[in-house]
Amino acid sequence: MCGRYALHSRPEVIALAFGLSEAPATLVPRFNIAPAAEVLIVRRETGGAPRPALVRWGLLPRWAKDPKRAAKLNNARGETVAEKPSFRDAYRRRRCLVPANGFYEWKRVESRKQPYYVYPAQGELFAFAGLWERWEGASGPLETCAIVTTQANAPMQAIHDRMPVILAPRDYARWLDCSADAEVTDLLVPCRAEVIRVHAVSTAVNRASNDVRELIEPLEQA
DNA sequence: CCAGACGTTGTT
DNA sequence: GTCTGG
DNA sequence: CCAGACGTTGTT
DNA sequence: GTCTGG
Repeated sequence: MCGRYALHSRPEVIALAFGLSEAPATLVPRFNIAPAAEVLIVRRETGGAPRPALVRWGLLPRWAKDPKRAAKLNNARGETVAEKPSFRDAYRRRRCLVPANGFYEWKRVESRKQPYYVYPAQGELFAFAGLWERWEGASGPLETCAIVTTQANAPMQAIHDRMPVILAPRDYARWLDCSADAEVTDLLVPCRAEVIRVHAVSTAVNRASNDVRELIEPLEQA
């Protein structure tokens, strides 16, 4: 699954990678983004070029009555996203990309949990398949997002059985185009093994308030 | 008809 | 909002 | 995702 | 154990 990630590229690099019509607002480099954080997404509303937006990670369905108590959905299973009441409208009309330099997964080894950092073999940015939603409250709208997950590919399987859907640049436009009822389920598959690299990292990443570049660096092997 | 759920993860 | 269960 | 809290009373 | 906060 995907419960933490990093995004530290400069805004100009992100704008170039995703063909943004405007550069994203100045972003603080983040090495430990956790659910409930404000995160950068790329979306394309009613045609035009892809645009950046900051939304809360943890999708709140439109019909949630009490956003305080409602479950925030960090991930959406690709296998069922088209049918689930919480996701299907967003899946049809509000797809987005979630830029990331890499993500963390924890491997359970007996009673211990070893974190790993997963990052692109080439280039510096992943695009996770995402969904966004807008909840209309008395105090204004609240926009949220979820990251779509799929079965782990071979290298990930050694760590965990799920991973985020990582889209190739050639598929960005098709995922983002929600104007027609285009069929995009074929995109919700594990990426090829060669797309990712993995290394063990310090358990310092466990604490969400730790947010330094060292978190993504490989653990020194004794 | 109304009431209540609506999700993922991991763990057992 | 929409679907399922009672 | 993991870490940390998880409660009431009365008083300041 | 379960929920909330980061």
